[in-house]
Amino acid sequence: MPKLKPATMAARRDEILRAAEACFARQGFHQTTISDVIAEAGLSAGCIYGHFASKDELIQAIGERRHGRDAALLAAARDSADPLDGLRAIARASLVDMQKEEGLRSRRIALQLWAEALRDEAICEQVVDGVRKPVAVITELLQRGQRLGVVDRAVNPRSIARTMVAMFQGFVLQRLWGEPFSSSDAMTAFEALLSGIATRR
Amino acid sequence: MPKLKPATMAARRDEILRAAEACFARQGFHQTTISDVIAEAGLSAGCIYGHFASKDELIQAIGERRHGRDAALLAAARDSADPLDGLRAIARASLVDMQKEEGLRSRRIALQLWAEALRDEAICEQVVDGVRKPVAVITELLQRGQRLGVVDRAVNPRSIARTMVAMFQGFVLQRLWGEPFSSSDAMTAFEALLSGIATRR
Amino acid sequence: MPKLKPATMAARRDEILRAAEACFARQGFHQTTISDVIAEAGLSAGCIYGHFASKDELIQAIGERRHGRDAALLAAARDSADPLDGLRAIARASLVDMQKEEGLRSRRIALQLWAEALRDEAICEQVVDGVRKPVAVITELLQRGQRLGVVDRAVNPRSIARTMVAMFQGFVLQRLWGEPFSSSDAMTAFEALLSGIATRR
Amino acid sequence: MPKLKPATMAARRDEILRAAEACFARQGFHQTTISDVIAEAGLSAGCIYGHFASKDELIQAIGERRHGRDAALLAAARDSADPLDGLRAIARASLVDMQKEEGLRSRRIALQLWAEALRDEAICEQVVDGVRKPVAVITELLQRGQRLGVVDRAVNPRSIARTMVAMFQGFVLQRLWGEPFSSSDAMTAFEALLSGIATRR
DNA sequence: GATGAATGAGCCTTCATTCAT
DNA sequence: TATGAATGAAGGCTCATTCAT
Repeated sequence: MPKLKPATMAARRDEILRAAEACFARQGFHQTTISDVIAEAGLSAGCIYGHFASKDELIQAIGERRHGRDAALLAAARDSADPLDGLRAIARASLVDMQKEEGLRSRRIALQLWAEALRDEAICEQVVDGVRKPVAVITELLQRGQRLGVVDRAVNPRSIARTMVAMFQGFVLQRLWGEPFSSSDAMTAFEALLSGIATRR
Repeated sequence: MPKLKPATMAARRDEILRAAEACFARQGFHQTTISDVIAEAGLSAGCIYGHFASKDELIQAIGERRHGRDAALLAAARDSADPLDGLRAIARASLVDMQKEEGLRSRRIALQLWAEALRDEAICEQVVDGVRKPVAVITELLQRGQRLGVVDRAVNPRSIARTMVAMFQGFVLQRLWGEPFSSSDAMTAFEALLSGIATRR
Repeated sequence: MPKLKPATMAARRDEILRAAEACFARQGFHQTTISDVIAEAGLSAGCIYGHFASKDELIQAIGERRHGRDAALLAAARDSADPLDGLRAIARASLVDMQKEEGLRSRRIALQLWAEALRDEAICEQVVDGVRKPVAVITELLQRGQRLGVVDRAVNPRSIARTMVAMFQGFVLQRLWGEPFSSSDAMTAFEALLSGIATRR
Repeated sequence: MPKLKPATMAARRDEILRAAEACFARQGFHQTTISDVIAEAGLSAGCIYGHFASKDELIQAIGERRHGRDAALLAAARDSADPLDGLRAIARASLVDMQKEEGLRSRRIALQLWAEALRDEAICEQVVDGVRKPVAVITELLQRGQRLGVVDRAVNPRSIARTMVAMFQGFVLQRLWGEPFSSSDAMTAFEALLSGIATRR
């Protein structure tokens, strides 16, 4: 891979990735041909192979890209002093994002990656990382909640955190399949879980 | 496709499906070639195409097969008088199934189908059906719970049901990606949700 | 090939040939699969291969069948004392036959064989034979015409005969391609050729 | 099919068509595999499919190619003031062409197309067009002949034109099947038809 | 003889990738 | 670097033919 003018190169790479993302979201990894990406990007085969060694590397790069997006959602938690409000903020941010066209497109790709993870070590790594990070943040919040006495000390923060992530993964699935999906219903259900782990008076 | 006698046909079909399932679980739909299935089944191309018109039809059939398996898990609910116990039974049955080799294999295929649903109408139908059925059963149980006064009348049974299903879908994902997964932790988290919707005293 | 009960066998053969003929006329040799013939005949693969060693042999047999049909048209000439009337009778018989559904079907197959003749020695033999026979009969008639003084002695009977046959082959082609075709126009043109070879007064 | 630059494209297309033509003339459309064409052209599968979408499209293109060749023969008529000489010129040009290796090869393909026309609408169109054009030219010549008083006013120019074309189609068939064929005999027979439609004195 | 499920060579076509310009 | 024509391995599928029942 070339090393001239990193600035331009990065821009080109991004151009290609954006095109690939559009194709992948539309037709999936396997249905998308390099030709599709070429057409979408308005570039040439040679050019793309100058920036990515193979289709797989392109998919990989798309995966990394997605990563950042999800990580950003977690930022919502940082601002709240109350850990439970932090959790609510994360949940709300996710639900909002899921309703935006851009967010949906991103998650269509995520679902591809989830399936791909089963047979690509590197992608699995990525995907798992995409779970661990929110789990870590949520776990942290729950622990703070326990310290503050608003979360039941009996619960295992990590497994609740993973459960919350699981819940939202399931929401994503149902949303992507076109099931009617209500953010407020989802939020209410989330609150139920929160109240389930709250300290009993 | 020549019309085959029902006698041998069903057995042969099953044989082929079993082989396909093994391949699909191992390598995914797209990485699996018909040749792979042929080798696995110990049959010939012509024979397979005598039973399934195309690779897509094979995938479709695999999807239907999976369907049955999930439906069976719901049977767990039928025996319990207490609706909450019914829910617990379903959860437990799912978690147990997820730990069996056979159950895992089946879910590896499920994940393929979840992704495939994004661009195959028919598969999406199947997958959505695979959500609706458990949602219906769970909704029913929650409603009975409300009538019996053990479930908070304020909750929306259907959205809680969908949340529960979502939770388990997320568990499946995490399990498939090789995250250390504890059934009892999952069950505890489930109980937390249950207590979150229980009638407050 | 078996040799039991020649009577039944011949009937079976005929049944198969009739089915094959129908398929071939409808879709051509190459587009017709053995399965098509099987379906049309209401028999089984094994049965057909009990009577014909291969698809090529079936085509061959169809060719022979067609042969007889054309030969019958020549019979028209036998009854007329006047050789020119004999020619007219042959021409008329051919034109009439070409308007019948059955005759057209037969010629659709003929055209297949004409093309096939280019690369199958045996079929070429058949096809050439299908030209030689009418040419022989017509030549004979023309020679009688010359002897009787109604046909110009300067003409070469054989080459005129071949020309007449060529003319009708061309008519067949045009008819098969769906060009509007008038028997009487064709007959008039034929008369023109006849008058062109008549003895000049 | 990627869009290729017109520069190389035309040449490459021609190269492929020439190779295909050689194969088709030798073995017919159906016996010729794309591999054969690839080998003959010294190219690759991908390259061929970059220029022709399918084998059928290749056949189609070959048909169009043949078209031009026949049309060129009609040019022979343009130079002669005498319409009958024009007809003779067309006849002679056809007969000469039929004796050349190149002409024969072209007609072997024509015969394939004639048969193919029975079940391919587009090819039938082409083939019929290949009849109509010479028929139109000849009809015109005959009409001029009638106006000049050298052709009998009683004859129908169009049906005579079609008969002439039919005659030559038949000649082509017989020639292709390897029947000894004499151009001068054919020409003499043609003259007989001409004299048959000449004005009687 | 008849049946029809099974065979498997081989066909058409696609598409990730390369490389001369 | 970018281009885009060319490559060719490999995939899905067909269909003439066989053979155990």
